[in-house]
Amino acid sequence: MISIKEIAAKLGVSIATVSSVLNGKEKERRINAALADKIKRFALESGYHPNQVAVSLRTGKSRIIGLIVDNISGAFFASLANTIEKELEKYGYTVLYCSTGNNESKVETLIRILFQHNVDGYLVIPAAGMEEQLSELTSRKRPVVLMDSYFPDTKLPYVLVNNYEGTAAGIKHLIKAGCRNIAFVCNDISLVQMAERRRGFVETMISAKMQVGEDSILATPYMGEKGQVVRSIAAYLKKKRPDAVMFAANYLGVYGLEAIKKLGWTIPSDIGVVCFDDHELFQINTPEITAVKQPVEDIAQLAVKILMGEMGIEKKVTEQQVEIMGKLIRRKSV
DNA sequence: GGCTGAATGAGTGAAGCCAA
DNA sequence: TTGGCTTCACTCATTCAGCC
Repeated sequence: MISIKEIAAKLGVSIATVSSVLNGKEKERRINAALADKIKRFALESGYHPNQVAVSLRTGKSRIIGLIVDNISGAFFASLANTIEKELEKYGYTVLYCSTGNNESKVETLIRILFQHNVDGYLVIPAAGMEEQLSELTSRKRPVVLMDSYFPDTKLPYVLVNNYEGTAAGIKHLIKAGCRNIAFVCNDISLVQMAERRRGFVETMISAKMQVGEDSILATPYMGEKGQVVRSIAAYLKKKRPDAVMFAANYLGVYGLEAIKKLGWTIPSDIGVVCFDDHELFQINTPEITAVKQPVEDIAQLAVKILMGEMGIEKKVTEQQVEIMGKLIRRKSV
């Protein structure tokens, strides 16, 4: 790898001249066109690439965005990350991925590492206990945009699906199909998106004059082991005997299908199924599973746009706290 | 007009200085 | 001699002020 210093020495010019030419400022700095061409050609032939550590040191910019998610292996997060990467590429930025595993001490470490790497901005899927660190980042003028959830006590920008309306659409679909004893399976995560889905279920049931008791909701442990969660769902369904169930997350839907299979029940004759957040498996399952699809691409694109606005790269987006409507995909599970 | 020297940024290791 | 502390030089790319 050749440096700007070596190019300057080889061509017998100063480092400043090489830097100006390679940064497209030869006219502004009134550098001879022939010399500029010579420098560009030599840099190209010798495979010159700027040392990003040095650039970051000098400019205070790294052209890297930190993407902090809960679990990168999840379908929703993977899809989100894919779109974010493509969007950021348009602005000449790369992504540094971090997965918190919903672990508070890991959150603190990851944010510190990203800060030490001088990342220019943060796209974050919030985890419990993150508020303080994120507030510190914004106080240090580091732009942060949240996705999928938000903290009600902060003014941080966010983009997420309308969890309440999405859940309500799923429940209304079940009621319209004639289901009367509907169960709701969620997790016990203490974040706003799950609370909103839960609220969407309860209020839609009440407004439709349907019975909602404590046994209408099963909250599974968020980071619970798969086999254990499947068993708890199966036990719950067996005891409650609902005519329909809505799963509050796609991974719960996948676990739920396994639980229903264990019980030997048939969808939709024994139990109707709707899931919040679509999944590839729902389309190939027999029957196909009805789901509320999250507008993942829209969320990612808007989050990047807001972040670029905060960083002064794009025009600042006026509406910084946005909820986008999900779409009910009707299949054959109801 | 065409070009260069030097300051700058944060971190780190080496060198220098002083007291015990 | 050793430990503790400070200062300096160096990394590399960028950019302003200034020289010829």
